[in-house]
Amino acid sequence: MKKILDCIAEAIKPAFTACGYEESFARVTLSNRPDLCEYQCNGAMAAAKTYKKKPIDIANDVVEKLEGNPVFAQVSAVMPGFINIRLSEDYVADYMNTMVREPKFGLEESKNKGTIIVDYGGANVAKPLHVGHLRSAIIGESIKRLGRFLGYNMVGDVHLGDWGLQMGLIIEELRDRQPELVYFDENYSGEYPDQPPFTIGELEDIYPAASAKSKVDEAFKARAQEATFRLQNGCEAYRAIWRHIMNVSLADLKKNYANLGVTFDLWKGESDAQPYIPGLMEDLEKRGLAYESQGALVVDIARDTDSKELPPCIIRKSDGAALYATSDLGTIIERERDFSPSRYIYITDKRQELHFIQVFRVAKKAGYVKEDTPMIHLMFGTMNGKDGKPFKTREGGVMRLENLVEEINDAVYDRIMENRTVSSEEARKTAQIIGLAALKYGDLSNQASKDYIFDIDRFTSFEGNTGPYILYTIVRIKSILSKYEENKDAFSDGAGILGAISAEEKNVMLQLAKYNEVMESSFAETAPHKICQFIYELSDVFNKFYNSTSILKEEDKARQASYVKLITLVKGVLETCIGVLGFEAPERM
RNA sequence: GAGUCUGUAGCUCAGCUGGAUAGAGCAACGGCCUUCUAAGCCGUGGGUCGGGGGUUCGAAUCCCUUCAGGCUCGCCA
Repeated sequence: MKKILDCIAEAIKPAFTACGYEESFARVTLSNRPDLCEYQCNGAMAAAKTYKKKPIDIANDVVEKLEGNPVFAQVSAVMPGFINIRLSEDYVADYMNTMVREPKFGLEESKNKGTIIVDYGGANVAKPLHVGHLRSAIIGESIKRLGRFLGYNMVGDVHLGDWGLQMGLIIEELRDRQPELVYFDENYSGEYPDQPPFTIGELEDIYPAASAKSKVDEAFKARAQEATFRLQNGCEAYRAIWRHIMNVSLADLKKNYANLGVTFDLWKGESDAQPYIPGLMEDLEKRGLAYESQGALVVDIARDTDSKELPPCIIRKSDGAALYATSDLGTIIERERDFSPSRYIYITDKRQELHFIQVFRVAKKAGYVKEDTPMIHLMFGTMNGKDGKPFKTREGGVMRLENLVEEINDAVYDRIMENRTVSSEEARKTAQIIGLAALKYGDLSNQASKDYIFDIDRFTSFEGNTGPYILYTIVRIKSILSKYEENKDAFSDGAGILGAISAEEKNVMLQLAKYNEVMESSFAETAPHKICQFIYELSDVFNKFYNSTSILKEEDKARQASYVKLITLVKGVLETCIGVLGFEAPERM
């Protein structure tokens, strides 16, 4: 269905043209003075220049033509030339009833449903997830869900870091710990074992130990680099270890992501790009796009329009090895082959901005990706602690994701137990649901590209603009609805949503009417925080309505049925939105 | 040094494709639960939108300049 702003614009266009003004001036926006009106049109002021007339005269002309129009309750011209608009109660109620009837509450699916690759997560194999991975996972998941809801074929790829030096480090640390393993026997020629020589717990211990060792032990570091090189060049024994690392680590990663409600369609990694790399280098070199510079193979990406000369993209190091950009380009070639996406969205830390500028430009310059295919780098800022510095544990170490989640869940659990008398088992379950909402909403409600302060105390306090506030609103509605259902025999069904009879009720409707616009622009701008803002405002107007109007005590049964339909719509929209954001509401809290 | 992002209430953040009196939440203070979940609602106080210029009918928003901070700047990912 049409957006409410467009509907209003349609309604006033004839008035503009009837007076001889371009209909493009009939643009309507939300009012920024809710005390004066609901919507406004500033077209008269814009048109003043074109027609060399006073804005207020134009506004008066238009307003005159709109008198008696059933869409409006009030239209007035105000100095210097604002056209202030209030919608009629019936018109708004009609809009609500249409929302109720239409699938997805009237959200129109995108017409060109292409495939969109969302590259997020970015976990490294064999390294535990830490808070640094949180933002990519949470933001990416919401973008993927939102796009899918809008009708795109969204393909989420975790794009694992599974091919770098950390593999060599693990192999060498494993050799030091268990030199007797067959993988390290140069003369061994049989099959390698199916069972991994380590558990996930051991693996998580091996990597940090190896990493620390490599910083103080030059010989060890050299061995790790050698092992990495041999792995990448097909050493069977090391490939066998690599597969074990992958299997053990992947199972753990999947579990951890699942706990966050994050799922991927593809579990590809840098290793999957390797087969494309030799051909990629050859192609770029043969076509003269890449050339040797200081021993490395590079592609120029600078453009005249740049405000600063950008360094070329390095495709091959002087020692012959491929690197990050190469592997991302290889991945692009594979994605083009498998999906020919209509759009790419990468979600990473903003420190990688230059890297993606380089990769995108090479991909376009070489024609691997069509010139008009959008390649978006949605970059996010650093998650800082209360001191404004990158988030750490109280002890100053890196906070593991699962510990963070646990900490939040515990805080929520305490909160539930102090307030309500539910079984501790139910409280545990509910705490998980609420905790996840607190965590995700806390992140998503901020503009992604900015750094943000991650304050556990604030997130677990659950007042004001927080995930739990949204959930609480939904739970309140559920509670009313279930009580209404219990006594349904006594109530009439009514016709539909009636025109509002209070300001609180109308405000709920007007807020609901923004829904399709918000969803669309949120995706177009890859800005989930707009959805957060929308549902916060919706919850806010609902709670005001809730406080002003007793629904179950309403004696006019048609009116009551209308209320019930309205709050059912509120619940539906809220649940849809939080579903897109990646969390859900409990039955009680 | 160059590029880039950020600077809005004590704190955390919206608003930025120009519109009327700059909004929330937290914190502070004062009200509202025998009545649909008080994780809520109502009210009070709190801001020269970092500073300075400019563009115009009109600027937190656009341009210039300046200050402060973050990040990046060819062989890490």
